[in-house]
Amino acid sequence: MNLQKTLELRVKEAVKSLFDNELSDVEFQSTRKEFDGDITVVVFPMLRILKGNPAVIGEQIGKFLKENVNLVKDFNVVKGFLNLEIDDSYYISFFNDILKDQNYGFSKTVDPKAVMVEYSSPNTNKPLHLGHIRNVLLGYSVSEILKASGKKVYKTQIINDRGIHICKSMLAWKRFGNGETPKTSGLKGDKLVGNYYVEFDKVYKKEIQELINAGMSEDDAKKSAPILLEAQDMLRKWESGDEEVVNLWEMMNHWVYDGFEETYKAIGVNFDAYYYESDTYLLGKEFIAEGLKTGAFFKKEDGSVWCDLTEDGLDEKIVLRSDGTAVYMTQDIGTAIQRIKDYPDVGGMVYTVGNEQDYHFKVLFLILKKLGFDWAENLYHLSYGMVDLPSGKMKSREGTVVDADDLIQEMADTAEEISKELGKLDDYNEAEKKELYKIIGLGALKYFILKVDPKKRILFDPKESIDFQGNTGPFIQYTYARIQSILRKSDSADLSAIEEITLHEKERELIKQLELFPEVVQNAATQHSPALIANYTYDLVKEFNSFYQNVSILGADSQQEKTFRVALSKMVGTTIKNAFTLLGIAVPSRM
RNA sequence: GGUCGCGUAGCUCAGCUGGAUAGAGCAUCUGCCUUCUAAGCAGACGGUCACAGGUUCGAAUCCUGUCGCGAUCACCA
Repeated sequence: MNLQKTLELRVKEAVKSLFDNELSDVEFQSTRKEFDGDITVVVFPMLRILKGNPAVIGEQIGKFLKENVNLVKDFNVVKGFLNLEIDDSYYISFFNDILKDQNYGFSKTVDPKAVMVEYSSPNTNKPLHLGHIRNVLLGYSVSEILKASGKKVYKTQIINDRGIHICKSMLAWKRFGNGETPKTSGLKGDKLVGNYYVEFDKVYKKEIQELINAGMSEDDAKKSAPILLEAQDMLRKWESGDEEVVNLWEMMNHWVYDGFEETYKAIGVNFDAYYYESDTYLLGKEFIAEGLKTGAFFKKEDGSVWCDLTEDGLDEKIVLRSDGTAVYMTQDIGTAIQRIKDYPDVGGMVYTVGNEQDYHFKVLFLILKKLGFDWAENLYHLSYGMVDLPSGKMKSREGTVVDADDLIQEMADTAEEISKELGKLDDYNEAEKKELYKIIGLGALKYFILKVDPKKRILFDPKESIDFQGNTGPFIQYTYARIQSILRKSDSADLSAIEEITLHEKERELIKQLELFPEVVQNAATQHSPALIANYTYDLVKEFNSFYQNVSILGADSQQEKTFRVALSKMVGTTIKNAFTLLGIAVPSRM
């Protein structure tokens, strides 16, 4: 039983004994630094039941606790706040309990119901950019957090491999590519295909201008530019299974997949299952037909099928076109159902998709509920804010995107620069150095993005580099490296339980901070927020650095104290590592 | 216009289901490397929590309205 639960019982006991009254719950908060004490009972809420002066009541309860509860060493009352000082023995025994737990903070049990987390879900006509990075990092991290909280997790994506966008790249390649391939050009496949997407847009813009000059309105010109018509023709051919088009499509898509895989590998994320829109876009239709039978949907005279959501405060939503073809919604309904069929143990899903699609997912979830699936109750749209530049939105056609591969490389380069200046790694060989720069650079980037509340938008200024000092990934990695250095230097890796010891204030604070971790993991899981993990880790690390700088670890007065401090440092290191694992960030043993 | 989200120090962000004098980092300024890694530590400076009402013992937090920013409201995805 944790401290708060124990104290809650005893406070209730105190109230029963002193005032002959029953409290339903007790409100605690950690004691503010400027007051003595470790944990604080807030007396104000009790006044609804107990009449009287809060300071006096606090005084009485404090006295009772001090006399009857061993854990409570002393107390003081400030206004309506009863500050309790907890005996060191509590913290020492707690620390002894977690001392050997390499998986500290992670749930020891696994829920039989699995969760499927979708993230990334790119279009296949252009490379990944900073916006995708946020998506990928969030999705991956939330997956890890859910696992740590005791869920089985499947990571998946839906690859948007069909549609007019890829046809544009295909057409431009066919016209201007001269048979160029990733091999002949040395370009990453996604980059190569992306170049032709840009190429298409150039020609398209030129044609529009020519049409406007010839007297056409802008709207009409946009619709009737020859190259666009040809791309649309290509899409029709693709849909009818034209062999040449389909072959080209397959070839170019595979170039892109290879490129994406390289980027995912560089970022350090992976997937358990892949879904392709070209497979699933027809899937939803049979369920639409079923929904028509059960009355979840209705058909209009023109043959289009709709879902009436007016009772839920929304509009009518189309789920099938009048010509019988699928819309985005159709396919998402199909994909969701298919996933449950493929993975029957899945009891819920998380969709990592930008907040521009809030409405879409609201509707999708409602429709799935209307169709009567029990798992539809456990769908969550992990909606996140856009990553914008000072100039506004990133636009791949206008070349204002921050390319994912470039950014990852730049971060490693910056890490290298800083590292060289500091010159602590002279005995590392080149390969070891490169690996470390990558770890640090990625750490800075990932932390920079994940520490922000997902629903808030991020402003990224390419001119201002991402920090490596202060509340950053490298700062936390650095602390981890320091701890490893201490462990290397301490002769004894003694992890036997500690008994007789008086805790230094910094030591007590550290143990208190460690104690919070499992709960933080659970909160991060229910709130789907890696930011909670990041902020927790920062607080822990700040506390440790203060301890490190103010208390000598290896030079402790007694062997007993030294053993304890080394063990405490090791535990902090383990917790940093575990927390960073949840963020997908590696920790170095030196830096 | 309807709906949703956001608005906290010059900048970037914390602030849990309402609780004590609103906290960090960056930037600026002071100290600290002959002692465990200075990507660090200790400190200073910096706030009308967008604005106005309301709920209550108590509001950055909850409710209403106003303003500002963003997104969305397609037989697009």
